[in-house]
Amino acid sequence: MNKRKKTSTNYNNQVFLENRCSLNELLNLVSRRWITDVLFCIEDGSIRYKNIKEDLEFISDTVLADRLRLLTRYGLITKTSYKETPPRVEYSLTESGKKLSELLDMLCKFGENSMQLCSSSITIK
Amino acid sequence: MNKRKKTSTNYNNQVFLENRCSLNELLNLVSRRWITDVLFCIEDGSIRYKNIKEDLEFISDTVLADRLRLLTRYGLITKTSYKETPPRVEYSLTESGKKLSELLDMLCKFGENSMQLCSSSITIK
DNA sequence: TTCATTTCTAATTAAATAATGAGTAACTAA
DNA sequence: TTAGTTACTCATTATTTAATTAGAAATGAA
Repeated sequence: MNKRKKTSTNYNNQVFLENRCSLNELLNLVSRRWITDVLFCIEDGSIRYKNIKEDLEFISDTVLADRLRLLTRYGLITKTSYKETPPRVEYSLTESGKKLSELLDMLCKFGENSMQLCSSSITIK
Repeated sequence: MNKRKKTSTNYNNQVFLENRCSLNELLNLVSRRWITDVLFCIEDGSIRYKNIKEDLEFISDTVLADRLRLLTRYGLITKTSYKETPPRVEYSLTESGKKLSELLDMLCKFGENSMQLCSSSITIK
């Protein structure tokens, strides 16, 4: 994945919003495609790269690797590597990850019960 | 804003994820830039287009108009237009919007207390 | 020796999203 | 009659994000 340009309005606005309210930073992480699904997969016992890939049928390697990296960096999951061949790597939720998962469940229920979701992908305009 | 291409993997994956878990649809809405800020502005009493624009210093007309349209379409805010000149339009949160705002507050607190947010904008890789 | 396995990375291309800049309607005040 | 106000829309461009394709390291099995 490529670097961001740090001299654009786009970038400045993101920084502005993150400083304004940290929710923006959290949402910015949590809304990346596949990321909550990866988190839930691990919570549900698909703790290896390959398992997650099987569960999430269409996820690409690039994105899966990236999402695992992000979740790890933000302290939501931990990674354990065993020195075997072929490699074995296992992931699990941290306390923080479990807490987030609960909050996301609440959001999910809200979506199902209290909102008219328009079904399949917002068409702007 | 332009139309989406409906024959891409990108689009198909989004539909796949939305069908898998409605959280994805909700996040897809709620994570658009400025949208939660617009919601909170209205909740805090900036109920007119112009007020919101002043509060959110750097938001563009295109995006603000779009976010108001989305929030309205998803039943999170209501719009009241008065036939005056210059036009007067007022927005307010629906019950659903208030509920969402509460959930977002919880998420925000989680972010502040239980997570090491890396501060200002994720640099992937 | 060649192939397969797992967990990735790197470079490129495609698509989505946000920003920019201009313009509109309908009236009012100067 | 001209300028000013509010709440927008439209077309274009810039930027970000996701997908595609290829490949690598480290070993064991055939």
